[in-house]
Amino acid sequence: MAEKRVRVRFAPSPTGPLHMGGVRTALYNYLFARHHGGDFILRIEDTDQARLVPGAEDYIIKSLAWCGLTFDEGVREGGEFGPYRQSERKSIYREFAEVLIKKDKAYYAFDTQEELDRYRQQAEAAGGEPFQYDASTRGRLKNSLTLSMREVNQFLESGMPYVIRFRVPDEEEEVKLHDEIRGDIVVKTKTLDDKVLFKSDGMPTYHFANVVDDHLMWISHVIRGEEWLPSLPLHWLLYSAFGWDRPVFAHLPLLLKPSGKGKLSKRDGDQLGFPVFPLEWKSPGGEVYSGYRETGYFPEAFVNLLALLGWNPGTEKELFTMTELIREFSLERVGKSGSRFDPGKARWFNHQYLMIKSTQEIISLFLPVLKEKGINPDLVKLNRIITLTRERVDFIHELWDQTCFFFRAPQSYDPDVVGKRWNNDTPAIMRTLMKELEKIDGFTAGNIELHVKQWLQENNLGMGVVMNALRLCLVGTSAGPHLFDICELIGKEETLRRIASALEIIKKE
RNA sequence: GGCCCGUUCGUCUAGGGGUUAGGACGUCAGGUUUUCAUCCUGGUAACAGGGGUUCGAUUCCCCUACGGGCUACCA
Repeated sequence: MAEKRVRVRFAPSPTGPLHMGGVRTALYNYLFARHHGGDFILRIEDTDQARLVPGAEDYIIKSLAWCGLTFDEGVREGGEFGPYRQSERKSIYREFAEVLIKKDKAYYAFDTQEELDRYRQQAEAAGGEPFQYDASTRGRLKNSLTLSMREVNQFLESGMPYVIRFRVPDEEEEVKLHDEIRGDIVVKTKTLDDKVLFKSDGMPTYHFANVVDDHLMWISHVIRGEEWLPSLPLHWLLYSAFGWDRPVFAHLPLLLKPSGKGKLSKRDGDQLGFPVFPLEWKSPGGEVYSGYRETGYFPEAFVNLLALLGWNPGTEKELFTMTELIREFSLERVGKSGSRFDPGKARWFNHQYLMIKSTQEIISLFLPVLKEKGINPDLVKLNRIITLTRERVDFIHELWDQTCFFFRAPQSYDPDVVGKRWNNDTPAIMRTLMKELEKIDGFTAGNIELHVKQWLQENNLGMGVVMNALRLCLVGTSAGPHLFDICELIGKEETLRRIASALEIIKKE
């Protein structure tokens, strides 16, 4: 038997920015599709008109593009199964809802929101079972199962608001579900309620639109977050009610907060000091949430770390290009339990990607930062500077702290270092050192080192004592690359000038 | 509360009836270095608990605990 073509979809709701959990879901769908040579589809689930957020759809598309995820069909790409925005498919859902009513698998319900709220309150006050619209209660509520056909028609024609509810099979039976990741699951229909399929505003609910579209779009595998597992029985029953073949379902474990409880949420990032969004997001209300892109993450690093949060290749390999991920990815190796996101490891991933970039590439990314600081560097020197400093940072923007002293004299001297490395006799040593440096022709790191070391030896001076003080003069602190390289790069004149001004300033402090 | 899912080092995880339970991040120590970082070496640290099944259970089953999700005319 020929296997069905693999077609998967990412189906976000444009009610806000996509967070990294959503990106991971999209990524797994993408990897799965590409691995199997199938199709990857973007469907926008905008059935909740009240919660639409302007710009969210655009944000979602841009975020996924930044990650390198490309769609075969979708709101931008088009495709033969469109439209791909659910709000543009209203009439389709209407039609299918009626099919279900005709089959007696769904019914009209006229209970108002207020009435339902009251039932819930009453049930709660009574302290027993909570109210549920289901086989046990629908017989005494206002719907087309209890009303006469004449009354129903009258209500419908008079424009009375109504919803269409799914009729969960009355018989107490067990629904046997299957999930690729979790295996078999059994749920009693008794515990299910008659979910609204069609809302009084004429829009379908998520459950209904989702099932209808997945069927109509020939979706072969539904890969989504675990938060949907509880509604799998409903979806399963819906396929049965229509008499449709079901796709394969796979529910991904959730992404958890780095500390504390619960799943990762929008607020966590800026509270805990890391982004939860791929790109920076400015809410219509004016709040700004930081993004991985703006924080300095490379998209490859972001994708890599996300891929490994819930999936692993079964080997010790941790660094993957997208191509490698596509080749290796499989649902079988997706774990069952939620993963806590570790910002520290995220930095490590970025560092790894920074390490494998060419110096040229790093330079071109760093140049705008320098430009912003008003620095227009000599490119030959910059190449050496970056070579000396590239392995010391996790992000491009951190390069500034590591390199600023190549471009300008220190603006202050770290008091701790002054206390530790600047003694009473240091000024005299520095003055002599200046004279020595002055003598050097061909001010290259090699020459300087040779000369200075010889001088140190002849005068019985400790390497550490002199070098640390010199470093303080040139850099302002105790960290940094090899000192003689710094000397060469800033030049003899500047080296001497910095020592002189340090002698001036530190003395006064 | 109800329903469902889950539980291996602090974190991400491998493994799976008999293993010194492996790796990575972090952390600690040592080495290299003029400093810091990198790098190298080494250490630290885990099968939630209780019952079964079994010659043997971290691995299979059950219960408990804990964690999580869902419980809307939101997705």
